[in-house]
Amino acid sequence: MPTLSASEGMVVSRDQIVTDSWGERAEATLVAAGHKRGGARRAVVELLDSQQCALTAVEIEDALRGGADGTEGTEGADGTRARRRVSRASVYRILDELEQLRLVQRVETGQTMVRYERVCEHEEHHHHLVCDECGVVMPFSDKALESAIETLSERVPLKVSEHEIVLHGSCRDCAA
Amino acid sequence: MPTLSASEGMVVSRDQIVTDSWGERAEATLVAAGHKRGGARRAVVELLDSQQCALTAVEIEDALRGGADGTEGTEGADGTRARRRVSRASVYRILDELEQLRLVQRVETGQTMVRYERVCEHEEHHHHLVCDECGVVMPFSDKALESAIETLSERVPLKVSEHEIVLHGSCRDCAA
DNA sequence: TTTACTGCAAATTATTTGCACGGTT
DNA sequence: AACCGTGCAAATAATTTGCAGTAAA
Repeated sequence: MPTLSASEGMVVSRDQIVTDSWGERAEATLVAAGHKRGGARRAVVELLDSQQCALTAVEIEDALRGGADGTEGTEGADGTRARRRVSRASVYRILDELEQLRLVQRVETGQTMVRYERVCEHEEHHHHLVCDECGVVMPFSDKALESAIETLSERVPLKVSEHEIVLHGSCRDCAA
Repeated sequence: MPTLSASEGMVVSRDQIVTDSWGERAEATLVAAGHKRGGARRAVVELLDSQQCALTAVEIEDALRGGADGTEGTEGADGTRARRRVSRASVYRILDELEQLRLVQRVETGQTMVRYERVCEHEEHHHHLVCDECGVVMPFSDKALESAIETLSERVPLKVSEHEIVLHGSCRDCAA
């Protein structure tokens, strides 16, 4: 378990002490579930921790190889450099483990490849806008929508554990 | 184009005359788009017209072969028996055509196989509940949710054309 | 030293495509 | 006759799995 210090990656509130880093929670949860700390998994966790929105398995593989997209700068706050090449099979295996522990969530955008993103407990979660022309995916969040979902969830014949909302359309560039 | 008679599958309102059958609209749209009336496509359209919720390509193939699931009784109101074996390739091709004409909509439920269902213009559309344990998919609709989406759609950097909402959890049987 | 982690290559699974034939207009 | 629609079999593409070697506890 992580050391409790208010100085590094921690938030101290009146009622509880929580880590504010998804990465730390992920590592801790993995260890608690009886996993060792492999390098490939650490790299994937660190990358996901640095991302704001959902990635595909291939995007993760490319980014860790040192991809030329915007996903540079995967460096832990403590200077840990976890980036390293990770085989695609491992990427899928790791994502699967993380999903089972509810540390990551699948995002289906109707784009053949499934996307994955971290699940943050103490943050308002977001949903997705998908441009069907160029394929770009953007996050958004909306209070009214969340409360509508919450109310609804009580009245439905399902013990709801998650929900996913995707808006499709044309982004500004494509609609122009 | 279909004969305009107020007696069969038609709704006459003060301002417009519309067919209330998705199947008829589908056939008309297909012809207008320059398609001929093949038997396989008619069978798929008729089956989709008889369904309340989303099916996978394989479910469609099975149902048309005379599957032992609940999807029996595919018989047109006028007695047309369109059921016949349809190859899987044709099922996919036909679904693709129908999707491009916005007659059917993909539903991604996180279950490896994509589902498809008809899009009804003059009906309130629904969304889906998915039991992650047994895989059952149920439709639901909610006014408050729809209006939240509508409001939201105006404020987002996307010209929104569709939206999809999926609630995941455990159905009553599985949660018991 | 025991058990998990990882890469590689092969296997699966859903979906798509090429081609030849049969049906519709 | 001209052309679309359909089935079959082969081709793709994403994801999964078997196995052997490597690393963490």
